[in-house]
Amino acid sequence: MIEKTAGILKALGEPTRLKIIKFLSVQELCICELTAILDISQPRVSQHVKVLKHVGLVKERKVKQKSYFSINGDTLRGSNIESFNTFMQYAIEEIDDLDCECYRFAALDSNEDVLACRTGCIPSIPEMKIS
Amino acid sequence: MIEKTAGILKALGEPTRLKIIKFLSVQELCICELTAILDISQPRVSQHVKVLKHVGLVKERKVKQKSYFSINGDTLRGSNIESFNTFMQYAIEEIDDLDCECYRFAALDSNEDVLACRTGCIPSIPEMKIS
DNA sequence: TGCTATTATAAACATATTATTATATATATT
DNA sequence: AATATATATAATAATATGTTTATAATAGCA
Repeated sequence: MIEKTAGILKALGEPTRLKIIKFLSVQELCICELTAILDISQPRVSQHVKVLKHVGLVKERKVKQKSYFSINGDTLRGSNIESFNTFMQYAIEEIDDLDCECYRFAALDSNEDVLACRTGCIPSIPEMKIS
Repeated sequence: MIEKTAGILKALGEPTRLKIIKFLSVQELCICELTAILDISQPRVSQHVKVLKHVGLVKERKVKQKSYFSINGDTLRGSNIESFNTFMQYAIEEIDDLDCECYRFAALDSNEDVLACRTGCIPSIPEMKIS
């Protein structure tokens, strides 16, 4: 869940890819048209589209030699980032990837380092002081 | 606008930072506590928090030597990414950063390369064929 | 003043990302 | 079959990112 969400956000976190997403949200476009709109090299367009497709933000329709790309509404709907919204809406306990973290979060008050940090008395690793 | 939006999404597009955002959404935490929860090195926590703070996703409250961090609701509200939503809600013509791209988008039908691509007849750079 | 605690920064390294250039692949068309 | 078109991939170089280790800075406290 976390890896997937981070992957989608990372894919969106690049100016050229944001532009591609934006224009594909207006209409389906082929690589050639995106290249003309963005005025950058064709391989550069292909590579960025590939990243967007890889995380499921964009889908492809092939006609003859041409590839038409459009927004995948299942991933990106109503201008919200579904995956991120879902992630934020879940309680931390409901997110499997956070099992360990949740346990430590619940146990913060009995964590040595944290207690030392809060009260300013107990050193983190007492053994270190002896040597 | 595009750079800012991409910056926020990029900051969120990293697993450790997503975890930090998630726990800060539950309650305010200091570096020491985040370090204990995530069970990673303190510099690593500080550096990731710095990235989140830099794009305005997180804010800092200093008490004595300690720094408490929390979610900045102005940037991240109701589990939506404001900046991205805004970006997607604007029409392409309303986004200054897309002025050039919009112009070329509107002129797609008179773009040589695109016409060639669509009809499959006119070469991109005729001069190249002469030599 | 000297010591401790908390966080930040710097240096070094490994890895990842991006853009460019060149080439390959796939699919018509002649 | 040979050629042209549309896109994908590979190789390379430049830059950026993430992690670790060590150290600095800042702010109390003895």
